[in-house]
Amino acid sequence: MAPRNAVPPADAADAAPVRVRLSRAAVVDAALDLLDDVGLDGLTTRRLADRLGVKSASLYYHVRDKGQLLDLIAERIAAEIEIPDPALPWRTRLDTMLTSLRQVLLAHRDSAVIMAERTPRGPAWLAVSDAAVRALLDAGRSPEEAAALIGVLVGYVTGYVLDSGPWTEQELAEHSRRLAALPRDRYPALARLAPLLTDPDPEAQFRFGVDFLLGAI
Amino acid sequence: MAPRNAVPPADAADAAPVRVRLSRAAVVDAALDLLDDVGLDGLTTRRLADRLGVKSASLYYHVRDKGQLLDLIAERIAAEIEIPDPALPWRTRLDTMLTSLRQVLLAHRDSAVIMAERTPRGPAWLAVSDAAVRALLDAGRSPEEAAALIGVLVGYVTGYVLDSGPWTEQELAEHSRRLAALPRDRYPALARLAPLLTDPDPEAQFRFGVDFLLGAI
DNA sequence: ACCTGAACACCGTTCAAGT
DNA sequence: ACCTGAACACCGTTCAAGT
Repeated sequence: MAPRNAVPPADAADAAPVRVRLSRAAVVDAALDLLDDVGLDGLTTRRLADRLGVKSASLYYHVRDKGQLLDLIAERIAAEIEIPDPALPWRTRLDTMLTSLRQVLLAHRDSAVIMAERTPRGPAWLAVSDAAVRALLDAGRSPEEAAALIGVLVGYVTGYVLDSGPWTEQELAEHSRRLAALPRDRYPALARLAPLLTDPDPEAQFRFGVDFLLGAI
Repeated sequence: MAPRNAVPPADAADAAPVRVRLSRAAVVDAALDLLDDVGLDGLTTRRLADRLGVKSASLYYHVRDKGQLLDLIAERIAAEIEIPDPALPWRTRLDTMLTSLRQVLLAHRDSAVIMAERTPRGPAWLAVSDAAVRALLDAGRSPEEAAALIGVLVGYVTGYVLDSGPWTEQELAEHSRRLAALPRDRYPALARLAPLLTDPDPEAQFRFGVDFLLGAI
């Protein structure tokens, strides 16, 4: 009296694709996983379908487009940004959010590129924006100023992550060499900075930028 | 005694592809033109080859990769950034460069995305960086500060252009509607700004950001 | 309602071969 | 030295059809 609809026979070569019930959320989750594993270039609808144990055409039942899929990923990423307690001082709040934004962008491969290409428009991002604006207003800036300053702040963080970029060890070494070999007569100012840029300590440089910006507000 | 190797017979349907002698520079020029016409998604090696009146395989004689092609485009774009007379006051110099950077990014379709993905490493971009660093040093900042501040400035401009984005009329209208309909209880701060964000006057907002940053330096 | 089979119109890249 | 023919291994997307 073996159960009728039990798990498939163990001899089946059912390796990776676990086939949960598909849904938009499941698709987006899997897409983000895939992104982290293989990067933006590797994120194809066909590979994603494979992972989900499904044919690529099936995805289009849950998602309009690859474009929309990327939008949804952007929102999912935005949802990971920490939103601080509004009772804290405004500067602490902004600091937390900027640091968290950077953290999140570093945590997900190529996420900075995605966020740069398509500014998220969903509720998660709206919540982040709202908290940031509120902090700026609490800092005593006018609405006009606040509107422009979010651009400055977010622009700084994403810009910064973008060009710390996905550099390999090799590329970094190569970059250092080029900087060191910089013709002093042609790029005098840059050459003076070369030692600094060679060993960047991105953490500290990012902090400096944040402190500079927050100090100026 | 008609010339032997004259132009091909006029009856040939030789419409668009003018077939200059191919070279790396010609390839990059054509690629930038194509980019401006069809955007980053439309910029394919095959279409580019068509434009040049050549088979796509031929491109690989002049360029290693599509990646390298994009790097070269980034450098070509960087070359269009205005580098001001070093005799001018430092603030004017930075202002000119930032404004020019924005102008250039707006002039070439999707160029902000390209610059964001791949920071140019060629001489044109080095020259820009050098001029910027020099201005910062002239402003009295330490080398450490200067190094971090280029990140802030460039990050701001590209970030800003990126999310002013390639919005269509429709998308803008839709965006305004969503902002106006923002649930006041959920996004109180954002809702206060809605009227501002609806009619953005990007020019003025950009100026505000620049003045803010330069003022803080 | 949800998924598949099969196809369409593309991609970037390689490589032997032509001139 | 410079370019082509022809192929390889992919893409995103659609759509009739299955359950």
